[in-house]
Amino acid sequence: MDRRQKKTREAIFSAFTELLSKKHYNKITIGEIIESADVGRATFYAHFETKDFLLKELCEELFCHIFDATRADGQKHTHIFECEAKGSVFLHLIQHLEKNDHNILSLLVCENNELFLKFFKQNLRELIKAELHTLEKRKPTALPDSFFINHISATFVESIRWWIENGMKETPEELANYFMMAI
Amino acid sequence: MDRRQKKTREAIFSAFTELLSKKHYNKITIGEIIESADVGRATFYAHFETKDFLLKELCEELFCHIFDATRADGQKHTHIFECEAKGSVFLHLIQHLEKNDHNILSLLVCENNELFLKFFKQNLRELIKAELHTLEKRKPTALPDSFFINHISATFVESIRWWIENGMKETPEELANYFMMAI
DNA sequence: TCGATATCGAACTCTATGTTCAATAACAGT
DNA sequence: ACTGTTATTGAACATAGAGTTCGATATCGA
Repeated sequence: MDRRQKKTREAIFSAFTELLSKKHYNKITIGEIIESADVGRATFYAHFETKDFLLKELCEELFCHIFDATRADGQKHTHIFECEAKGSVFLHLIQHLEKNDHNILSLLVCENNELFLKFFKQNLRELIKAELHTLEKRKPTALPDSFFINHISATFVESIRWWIENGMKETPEELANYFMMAI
Repeated sequence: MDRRQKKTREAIFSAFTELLSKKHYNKITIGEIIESADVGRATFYAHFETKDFLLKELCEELFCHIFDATRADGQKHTHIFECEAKGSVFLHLIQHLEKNDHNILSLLVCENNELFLKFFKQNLRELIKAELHTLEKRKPTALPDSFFINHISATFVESIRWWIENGMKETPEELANYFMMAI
């Protein structure tokens, strides 16, 4: 990709992320984004059709990245859903978040978190669905699969939300434990 | 309150609810609202400062109503958090939702549901906090109270969301059972 | 060095927001 | 039924932001 393109794209993402951590999505104008990113108006529209598309691409970039990373070294997780095992997927995800790659945490905790939590949950459901068999023993047999999958992913996301909102005082290991106690 | 005021207020709420069930909040214009409600532009602004305020007042009206109703006959719930007991608060809430007072269901399931789920969860947390002692035996002792409260309310909201999204095939009693199995 | 392409900036159209005001209609109390 | 009060109306208005266009300029990869 053209060096210029990459630069402006990065500048826009960066400016947008910064703005999102400060004010609500609806209140952010294209004018602010391009001023903060220091690019021309026409340039912005050459990259993104609308503000909504910008958000969508940002989310995809952030979450695909973190989930791909998790899936990539799936081999390490011999019993991926066992919290006791060092290599729990959930612990892995929490550790990823703690590192705060790409400033993702400030996005998860800001006013707009609904948007990101939605993407987060969606990715989680797919991950859990693929590995459902390893969680079977935790599932009451009368419970429908789809209910259970939804429940697990929602519980995980809520655990993260709670963690961030309360100042992230717990270690990733402690939080992973809380999560496993809850489900 | 002046009969005229009440009428326009109702007309605006009704038009707004109708629009919300069809398209996303961000895409709804004041022009559409006043046309659909058949009131003058100046009249709208005499009632609501902005679209955001309109939304806020609608949410308050809807949720305060349903939660007040639940709290009002609190006496009936002798062991309010026991699902087995006929008078479980959760079952009561689900039944309320099934009746679909004020079209609240279409709002919970539409694209904008984040907004309503947020209000919903907030009200639930307060309710659960007040009755935490009745749930103690379900709580692993190592789990902080705030984590547990958040977990229960989030699980309930997610149960509702799942229920609606899957066509509400289950009876309120079955759903309440699923919920109690999950927590 | 060269042809292609990305950026710039300024001007422009359009749509929606929110305000103002004078005329009119509906109200509540006597 | 009368009267003073208050809500509604509609049209005009100012403002702001979205998205487009285009010629000039700068940067790219080869």
